[in-house]
Amino acid sequence: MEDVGRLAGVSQVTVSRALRDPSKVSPDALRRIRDAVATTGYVPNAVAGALASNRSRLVTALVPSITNVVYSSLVKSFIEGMRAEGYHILLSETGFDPDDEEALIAAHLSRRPDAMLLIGIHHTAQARRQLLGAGIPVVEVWDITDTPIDMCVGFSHADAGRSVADFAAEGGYLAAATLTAADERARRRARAFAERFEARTGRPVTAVTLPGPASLAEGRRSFASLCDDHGFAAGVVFCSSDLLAHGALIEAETRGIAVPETVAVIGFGDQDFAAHTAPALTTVSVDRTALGRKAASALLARLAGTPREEAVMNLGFNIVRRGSA
Amino acid sequence: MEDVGRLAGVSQVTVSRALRDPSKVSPDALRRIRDAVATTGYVPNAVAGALASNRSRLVTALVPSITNVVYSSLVKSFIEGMRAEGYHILLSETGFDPDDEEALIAAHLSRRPDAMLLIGIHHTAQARRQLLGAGIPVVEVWDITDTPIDMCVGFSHADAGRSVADFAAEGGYLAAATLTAADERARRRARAFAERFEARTGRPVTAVTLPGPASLAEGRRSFASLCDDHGFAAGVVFCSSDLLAHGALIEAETRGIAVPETVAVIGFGDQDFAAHTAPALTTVSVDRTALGRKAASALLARLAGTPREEAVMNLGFNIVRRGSA
DNA sequence: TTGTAAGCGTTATCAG
DNA sequence: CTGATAACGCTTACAA
Repeated sequence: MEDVGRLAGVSQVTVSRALRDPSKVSPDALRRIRDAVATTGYVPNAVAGALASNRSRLVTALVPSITNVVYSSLVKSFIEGMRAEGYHILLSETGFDPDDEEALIAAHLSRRPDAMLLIGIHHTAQARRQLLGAGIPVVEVWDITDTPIDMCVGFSHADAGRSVADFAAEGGYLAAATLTAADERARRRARAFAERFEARTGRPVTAVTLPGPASLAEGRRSFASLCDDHGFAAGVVFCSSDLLAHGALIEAETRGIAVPETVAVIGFGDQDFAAHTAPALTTVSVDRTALGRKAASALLARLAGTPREEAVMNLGFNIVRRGSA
Repeated sequence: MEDVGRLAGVSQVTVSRALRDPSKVSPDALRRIRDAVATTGYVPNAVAGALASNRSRLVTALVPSITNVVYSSLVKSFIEGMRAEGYHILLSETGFDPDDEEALIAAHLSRRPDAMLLIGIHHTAQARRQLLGAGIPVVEVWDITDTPIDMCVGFSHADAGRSVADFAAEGGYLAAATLTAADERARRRARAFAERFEARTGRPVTAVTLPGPASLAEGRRSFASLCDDHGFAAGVVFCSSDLLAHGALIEAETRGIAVPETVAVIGFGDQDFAAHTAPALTTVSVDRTALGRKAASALLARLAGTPREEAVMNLGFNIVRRGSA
């Protein structure tokens, strides 16, 4: 800045001002400064700026997995919303582990972000304490609670499980099963589904729980196990993700099981391919783009100092009936 | 740090040393400092640290799309590799546009990253200049060139297209077509495929180019267009992604076209689902995890000051023959 | 509209 | 092993 100023015939401060708010500098000086910036190839140092102003224009996001479209599409619209206002996003993967998340939160906090996005509502006590202590806006997404750290925008996984159970009960299925990946929220949906389905129909629900994350291969394998090891021959299967459900569909076809006549399959997530499987997948749709956008706008409002709007935003979900159930 | 030092009975500098390199401080002081850190809930300020040391421990990554598994899986392994050494990753989406990328590069550079990851080898002249001027290690991935900005790790898209053409020619297909999304690298593969296939068989290749990114729906649509508008009735179809290929498979089944007997389909990417479509997808496999890992280790080596290893690393690709071709 | 001066919270350098 | 002291490159009063 010193150099740029010298070249433009002004002081370093004036350069700073010209870059930050052009209206605070005379048009003539502005022009000379811009020329000087161009000829020197000056690149501002945001690190120094952040230290001096105590604003980093950096927002931190912690997601369980960046390769899972469910999260990446949400984060994508969040990033777009924040970038429109000049914020950058520091992204890390927590891998579904609260302790890893805690360590990452501490690491991210040391970068002095202006705000933070978290997936889910379950964090360690220490993490909550640090976040509260940081005094920055925090938004928790993809789940809902009455006691957010700061704000939260999402939907109720238990409600989703129950709605699917209602859908299944009304479909007249006489038996039900759940195929659930190793994910606390998925388990909450499965549990709520089972409780409601049993309450309405009086029939027990077979629960198959996977040791790891969802994948097509796991979907096939676990559906096979449901048939072979659990003796499931007919009814409705609620899968914790569309990927699992697609796997189940493929395995069912391989075994010559008619879908939805003999076995009906319900997914979760309404991913791109859900409308194109054979038969097309009945699933639970969550507007991830809206979630990300809402998270961004809520944070932006707080950062702009707008009077606090409601802290808990429930965007709900939607059951999409297609051919598989 | 001042406060922590006061509580521990040492100066601020000693606290800094204890945190940075515990071996440089007496065990006794170290213990007191750690206690003081715990009781005060002190969180180091990495911004100030970066300014003072001129090292941010931050690495910037620019990808065309974060929701596309092809890129996100590569970035995932890159992030893991860098995180193991204490680096954080600032991630932004360029959306395939070189000018947007240029603006983002400038923005990222202002954060003073210690290194940078770029997808692809085509960047604006201005972007190259800025990168060179920044004097940081840069790694370009997912493509290959003899003239990288600094280093590059990837594979040749033209080679991939030619290899698929060889595979197709040897398969004895009498006609060929390409289904290609709006992506420069995809087009390069398609072009190389067409040239080689025509050279070997003397038959022209029908090229269908999509206006936008790949999706299942686009795959169905463009395959339909290939049949209806271009009169393609039999032969091999090389798709620029597995997603497109899967769409083609679905559309073919809908139309009662036998795969691979009447129409053979080849994808690109070897995504998770490729082995589970019906028939299973013949495709080009690229080890994205290895690419990300290699990119991280190359950068890490440079950051550690290790004598420069080779700048261009070609990790190749692999045609996986399954049922669809 | 412009400039001066004082930080921001660290790390690096040098003495002790 | 520990402590003073001077940067790092900006922004924010405050003054002119």
